[in-house]
Amino acid sequence: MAKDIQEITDENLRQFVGYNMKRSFLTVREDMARTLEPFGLRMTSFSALAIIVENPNISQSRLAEALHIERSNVVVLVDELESADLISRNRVEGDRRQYALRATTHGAAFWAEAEAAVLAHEARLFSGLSKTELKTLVKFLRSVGSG
Amino acid sequence: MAKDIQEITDENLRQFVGYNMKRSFLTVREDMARTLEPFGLRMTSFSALAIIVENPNISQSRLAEALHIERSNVVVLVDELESADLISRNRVEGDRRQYALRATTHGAAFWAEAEAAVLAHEARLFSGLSKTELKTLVKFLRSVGSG
DNA sequence: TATTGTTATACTCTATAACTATA
DNA sequence: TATAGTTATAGAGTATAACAATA
Repeated sequence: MAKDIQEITDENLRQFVGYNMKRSFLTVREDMARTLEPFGLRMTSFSALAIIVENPNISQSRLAEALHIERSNVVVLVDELESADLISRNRVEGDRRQYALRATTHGAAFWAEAEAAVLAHEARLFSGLSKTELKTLVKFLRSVGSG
Repeated sequence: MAKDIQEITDENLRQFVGYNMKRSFLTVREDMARTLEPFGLRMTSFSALAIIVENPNISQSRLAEALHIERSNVVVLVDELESADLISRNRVEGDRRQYALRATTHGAAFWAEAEAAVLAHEARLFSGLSKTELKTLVKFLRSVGSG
């Protein structure tokens, strides 16, 4: 008796660009999580650290906008990074409501390490594409929704 | 007194292809959710219906594999689609453990409608890219992780 | 023993609402 | 009145573990 292996196909979904984006993004995210785990970072905390390093004295509200998440969720995020001594909450003269977030010396160095790890992770993951093709991919991705 | 608008940048993150993928995927997902809402479908139920239409008599376990989710979550998903009379659970002769999932007549027609709506949504969202560019984008996306 | 479907549960991510302290 | 930060809570989405029926 022949083993009836019915091959499952997903052509109905593959016709959609969004489905292909989802599949490949999930692949990237999975590998990314593995890459960041040794650093004790999740994708969002990595992103937050990146933004703070690049924009010293940013407030939590502005950070929320940059990350496209709610202010309320930034609180926990900043708590984490502060506990790990990667960033500090500093008072702002002239406005006692907000904090000025800054990376600590350790945080800046730590960021550089994580950055290098993620670059290595991407080099591995996108090794099927040339430098030029990667630039094209990013250009195409950035055009989404600007119709 | 000049209003000190400090422009927030994200170059640290933009250098990563994964970040660009995430941003554009989130844009697509948001628009996709709006497109499917009138149909009473979420992205996952839409995908499940797509797979079942394309692969009649697929089992729940095989569906779980195709969707890259756990069998346990497929149960609820299939419950939903069955309640909406879009698919049916049918017994398999020779193996009373599994179900053979099939789209109902209504389900098949409903799928065609949803498919058309999503195609229109994608045409709008990716209007910044030509047909050729879209093919290239998909090709690049599918190459991810195959290094 | 292994597989299919099932239930219950937990964890992550994110959003909403209401509060406080400042402005 | 409006803004910054905070707390509590709720809703998705998904994963894990244990189980009954069947192979």
